[in-house]
Parts: sequence; structure tokens; C-alpha cells
Amino acid sequence: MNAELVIFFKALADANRLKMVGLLAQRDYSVEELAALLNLRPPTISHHLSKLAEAGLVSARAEGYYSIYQLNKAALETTARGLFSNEQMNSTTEDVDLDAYDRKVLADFSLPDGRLSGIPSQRRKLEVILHHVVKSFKPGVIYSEKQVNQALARFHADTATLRRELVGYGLMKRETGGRAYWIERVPG
Amino acid sequence: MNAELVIFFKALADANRLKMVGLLAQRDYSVEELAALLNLRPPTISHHLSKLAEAGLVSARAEGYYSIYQLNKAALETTARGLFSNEQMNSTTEDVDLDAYDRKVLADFSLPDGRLSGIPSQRRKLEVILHHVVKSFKPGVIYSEKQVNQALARFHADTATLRRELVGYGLMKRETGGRAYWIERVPG
DNA sequence: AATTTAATTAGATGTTTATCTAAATAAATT
DNA sequence: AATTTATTTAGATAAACATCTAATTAAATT
Repeated sequence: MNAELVIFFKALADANRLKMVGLLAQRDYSVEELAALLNLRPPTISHHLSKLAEAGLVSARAEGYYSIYQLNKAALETTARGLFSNEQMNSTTEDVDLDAYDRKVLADFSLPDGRLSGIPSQRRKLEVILHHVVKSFKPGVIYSEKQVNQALARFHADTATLRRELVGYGLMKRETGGRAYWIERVPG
Repeated sequence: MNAELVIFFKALADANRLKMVGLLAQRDYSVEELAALLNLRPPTISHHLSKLAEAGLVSARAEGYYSIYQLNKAALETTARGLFSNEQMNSTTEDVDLDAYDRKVLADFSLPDGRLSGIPSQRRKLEVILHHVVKSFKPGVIYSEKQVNQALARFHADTATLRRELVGYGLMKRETGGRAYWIERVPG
């Protein structure tokens, strides 16, 4: 989950909290002092500090009835260093369903009976559709043009276009003479 | 000003925008694709992308009626590198009035005529008051205890406490015998 | 030329958030 | 023990924001 990351960025996504971090980078401060320096009431400072603390950026120690806050420089540097690492980047997309777009395109072009309502003209969408229809063919098997058309006709009447695009996008191979068709790899 | 920094952090302070950055780190995407992947409507994606663009994190190129967005990796790395540098830290506190706390303490303990309403018991506040009253003395001049008391009496009746604390905090020097008092440096 | 498609802008809505005052808590000074 | 002082919590309010639908713009396909 990237919840922690969001908390981190949210904590710093405020002008007054950034000022606090800048001040605490110099020395420790009490709530009262920060309130005076930023011209805010103490409860507001408390609120901001709790957000910074939630992100692990600051911590407090009690001194009498003062709460003295300090910047967690170590934590800050550690976090900052890995912020835009590949690991971090990948973690943000962990719970993204990468097939959602393909499913949507397929749904948009599919009729209830599974046939295609049309053949998309946009490259990206056409690819999605082609990857779908190519699943009808078994890798390694040699098909005649007639057999190919028969299979494609289950999706759309314009079998010629589908067949041509399949070959054009490299999803289906064709013997130079045009007699034999086959696919090479197991589709995802 | 730290306005740019705030814009940067605000841009990343949202789970969906972080996901978008993560996706765009892999390859370019159109608005439509991002909308499908994140299960949001295209206008929402447009809104998010405009925030990311405002922060300089992404840019768009037109391809037909598509807007293909890409991550500005160079800008991202440059910004990320300097995020918590000393320069950046200091810049956030540029427009903070560092004397505001001292002024507040002084105001809290000052009567309309300039005398003190009391002597604070808190270290930090006492220091502020002492730094204020010590301005009555000229560096280099030798004062008798009587002269010191006279000057301090203009602030508060308890001259003994003020005198003792001034010496205790090192703001005023005293000859071992207790006869001569002076200050060494020009106070701020 | 008419239609379709993708993106953006405008406007509406519900949620989050920054800030304040007032009340509650807790520790120190008198 | 009573009072003062600093912080935090609770509750209120206004501004900011994420999201949606509807309308507009602009480009491609038919």
C-alpha cells in the first residue's frame, strides 16, 4: 500500500508545516514558540505537529508542561532518499489493475453474445481486440485461410480486415504464398 | 518563497496521483487509459494531471485527439535530489519573523508604561526579558551595585532578582567582591 | 459534411482540512 | 491547596479539494 507515502506527502503539503520543518531543522521548539513565530494559535500548531508526527517527521519530549518538538532528521533523510526509487514507484501501482483498460475496451466493443459491435480504428483499441480474437487459435497449428475466416466470423463479418490486422500486428504469421496461417506464442 | 515546494508536495499528496506517477514511470498513457486503470472519469484524470503538470512532474503531447502524458523524469530527479537540502530548508523559513516570540513574551510581561508586570519563571521567557533589560547598560562602563539597582528599578521593584539572574545567565559580569558590574558585548 | 471520439472546461456536491474558540488535562509555581 | 501556564481535545466554520455529470472544443473517421 502507498498509504504511508500519501501521509508523508500530505504532511509536507502545507506552507505552515513546511515552515515548521524548516524551523525545527535549526533547533527544537515548543508549541508556544512555533505559535508565536507563525502567528497561529497553539491548537493549530498542535494539529500540524500531529500530522508531522504521524508521518514520522517529528517527535516530542515532555519538559515540565512544555512539549518540546524535534525534527527526526534520520527518518527524514532515510525516507527522502528512497522517495522516488524504483521500489517506491512500483509500490504505488501495486493495487492498480493493469488489465482494466483492456477489459473496458473489450466490453465497449462486445455484444451480449460475444460478437464484436465493430472494429476499432484506434491503434491501441484495435490491439486489444486483436489480442482477444487471436485466442481462438492454437499455437503451432496450421490453418488454411478458409479456417481462419471461419474462426474470425464468430466475432465479426469483416473477416478480411480482422485477418489482415492480425498479420499486420504480428499476432498471426502467414506463409508467403498466403495459403498457411499460424500463431507462434501462447497469448497471455 | 516556498510556494513551489508546496505545489510539488500537494501534487503528490493524493493516492490516485501517486498511482498515476507510478504508471507514467513505466510508460506514457492517455487520459482515457488512466481513467480506466484508476476507475475514475476522464475529467477527474484531467484535473489530477493538471496538478501534476503545474508541479512540473508531467507534460502532454497531442497525438490526434489523444493527449499522451509522460513523466518528466529529469525534473523529478532534480527536484527530488534537492528536496531536503540545507538551501531548501532555509528557504522555507525565509519569511518567518524569528523575533516574533521574543516580542510576544515582552508584550505579555510589559505594562503600558514600559515596566514589567512580573518576572517570568520559565527559563526561555526569563531570557527574553533579561535580554531586554540588559539593553539599559552600556558595554564597557563600570556600574556600582547601586547604579545597577537604579537602572533595574525602572523595570521592576525586585531589582535583586533581576540583578542576580542577569549575572546568572551571563548577560552581566560582576567583580568577585560584588562591587563592580559591567557588560561585555553589545547586545543584539 | 456529418458523425464519432477524446479531452477539457464549467458547474455542482460531498468530503477533507486549516483554523479558531472553548473546554479539559496536566504540570509547575505561589 | 489554589493558581498559573502549556498543551491537547472537542466542536464549529469556512476554504480547499476530489469527484461527478453536462457542455464545449477539437480532431479523426465515415
